[in-house]
Amino acid sequence: MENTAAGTLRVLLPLPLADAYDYSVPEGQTFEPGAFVVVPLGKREVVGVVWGEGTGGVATHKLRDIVGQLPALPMADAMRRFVDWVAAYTLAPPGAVLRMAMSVPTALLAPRTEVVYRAVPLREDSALKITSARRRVLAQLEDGPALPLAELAHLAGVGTSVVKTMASVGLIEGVERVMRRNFPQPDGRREGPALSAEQAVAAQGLVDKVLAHGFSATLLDGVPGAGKTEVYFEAIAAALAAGGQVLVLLPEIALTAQWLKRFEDRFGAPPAAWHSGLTSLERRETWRAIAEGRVGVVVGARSALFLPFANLGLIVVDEEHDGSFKQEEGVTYNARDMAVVRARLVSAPVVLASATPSLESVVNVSSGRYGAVHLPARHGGLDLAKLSAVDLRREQPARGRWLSPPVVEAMKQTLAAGEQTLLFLNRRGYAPLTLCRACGHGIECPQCSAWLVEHRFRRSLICHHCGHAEPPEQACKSCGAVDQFVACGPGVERLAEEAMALFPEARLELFTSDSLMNRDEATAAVERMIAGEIDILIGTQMAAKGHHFPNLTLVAVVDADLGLNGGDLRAAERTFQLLYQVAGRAGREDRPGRALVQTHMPEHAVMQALVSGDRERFVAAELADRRAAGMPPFGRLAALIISGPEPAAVDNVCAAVARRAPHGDGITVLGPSTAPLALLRGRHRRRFLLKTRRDIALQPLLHAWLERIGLPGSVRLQIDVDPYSFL
DNA sequence: CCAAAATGATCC
DNA sequence: GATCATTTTGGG
Repeated sequence: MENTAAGTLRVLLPLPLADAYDYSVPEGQTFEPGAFVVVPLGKREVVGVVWGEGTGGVATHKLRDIVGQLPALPMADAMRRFVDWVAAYTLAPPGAVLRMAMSVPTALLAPRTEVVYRAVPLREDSALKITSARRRVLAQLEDGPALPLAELAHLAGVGTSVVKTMASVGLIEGVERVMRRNFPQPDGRREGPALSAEQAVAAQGLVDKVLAHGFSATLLDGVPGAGKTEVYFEAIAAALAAGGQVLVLLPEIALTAQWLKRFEDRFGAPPAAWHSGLTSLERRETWRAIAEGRVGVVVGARSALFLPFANLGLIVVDEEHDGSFKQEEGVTYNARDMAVVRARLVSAPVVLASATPSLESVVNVSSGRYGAVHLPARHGGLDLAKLSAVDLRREQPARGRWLSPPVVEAMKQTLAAGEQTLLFLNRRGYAPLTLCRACGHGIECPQCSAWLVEHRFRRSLICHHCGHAEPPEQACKSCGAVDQFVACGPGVERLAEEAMALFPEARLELFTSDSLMNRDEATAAVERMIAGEIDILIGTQMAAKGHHFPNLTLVAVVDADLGLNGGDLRAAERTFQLLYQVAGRAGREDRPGRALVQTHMPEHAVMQALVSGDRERFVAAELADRRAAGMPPFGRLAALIISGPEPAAVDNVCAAVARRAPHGDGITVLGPSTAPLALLRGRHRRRFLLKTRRDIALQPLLHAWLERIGLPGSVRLQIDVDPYSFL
């Protein structure tokens, strides 16, 4: 069988189909690779992308004609290869990946137009009357630009009908013009701020990579407050000056007004921001402007990785260790890793920045795959906040309280000095668990195996996994006892209650993703904090990222052990990263800061590393553990999650999957086991874990393993290559 | 018994 | 993902 067929093209559709489909090209027409085309699919029409020559593997009578092409720039060759690469790596259908690259369907349509009016050469013999109103219109247009109807009428001080009539009799003419939002251009040649000697060296290292005009991956590693942002701004300046576009990926919650302001101060114009808060019109304009090369810098969360850059010259991934770069639903990909792939495919440098690099990146540096640039000192020569552990076994808070005596004492001193405190607790709501005192029944989510979390502020019980909410009730569902509920454990709301009781005169504020619903309110809270209008800030990890509070001198971590339970692969690494970052919030300017970390296990390696400030030793110990266990980054992992509403059907599939499990040297399959979140959104879940030696690729094993597994309709099998969550 | 609802196959 | 044909279910 021939593998191409004259007059046919493969078209990839943004649907979860196994492969691209062949379509025939109508006589006399041509479509270039990457063209956005309309094709029939069943009884509807769908927009797809020309992916290559037809395969010829489809019976002629099934072939249908391409209907037409959309007026959008074709998808770049590198972008198509990127889509294929991501699909192959994650084992997602290519069309599902394409969907992420076509996230703004309206951007592919003809851009919006408007009619503008301009002057025409005046005919001397014209018999038309020039009234004073008409004269004002002509005067307005004489040496001004063409204007839309309403604006012209307003400026000339006439009604819109005057303008319309003038156009209809030929005194002026209306022409159609494409409406384009103008994106101000950040200026790469603008003078930057004075850098410290260390910053200048680091910046030059990155600028050299940009000027080399080829692929490279570089880790920018520096303690919090060392000025990493200023350093990678120099790389951005160099890329802009060379005429390239720049993509900056940030964790969603780190994309703050403060970051945007720093950017604008440096480059004289804001970047184009890509986040969930954009309107559909903003999306459409931004998407198109990026494709046309009219946007210099885009900053966004992981989905920005699939934007259609015309001329990408640099990618920066800030806070590269952050778990939120891993997408867990739909196509499970890690935007940090895929950013490196995308950079390679367009031959551009990528910079991964972090104060607490992921072990993956650390190993990639030591193996020589990535370069590294270090920023040793805190900008201005300050040390990190003085960090100490509070042993909760000795320094017990009062019953039903969560702040230990040393923390309360430190807060007292901080308040007295007129300085600010951050109480950090990574738990939203009032209490993580509500029990009935009479029978011991805990209030559970009806759809998930998880406790409902009480949110007093919103007067409801909420499941943090599926969003299920129900009003608090007086009677226990299990035993009927009335008013016997008791809150167990602290959440930020409960902590606020305690702090308020301890310091009734202090100005206190909660900073979490639910009490502060939107970006503007969060920005306002940050401004109040900077202005010194808040004494005690109580927050979840939202408060830990992307903010600089000059008068913050005390950070108390209320429950440092929280992330260490559950014993998943990255528990220690994640806890270290989070607490290190949180502690780094204290004492940023000319004031010394201190961080108190409440823990039941001060002897734990994570706490020891935090207290001694010896990141290197912690990383070395953690790497040794991973190496011994053959775990990432020294081995490869893929998780299979099998789920369905019927446990029996799920178990049947698990049995079939287990029967066909791959085996061999360097290959381990664990499972099936009930997932820690055994029930999620009403679906019963089982997990397998495939672990291989680093030199064995997972994807072919997974393909061979799963291709013949039949799934009853209600059962789903999700593949998670390089899993981050083990729930 | 019929009809709505669930399931499964197919789309080029 | 959407659609259509086929099977299942359930109410009277």
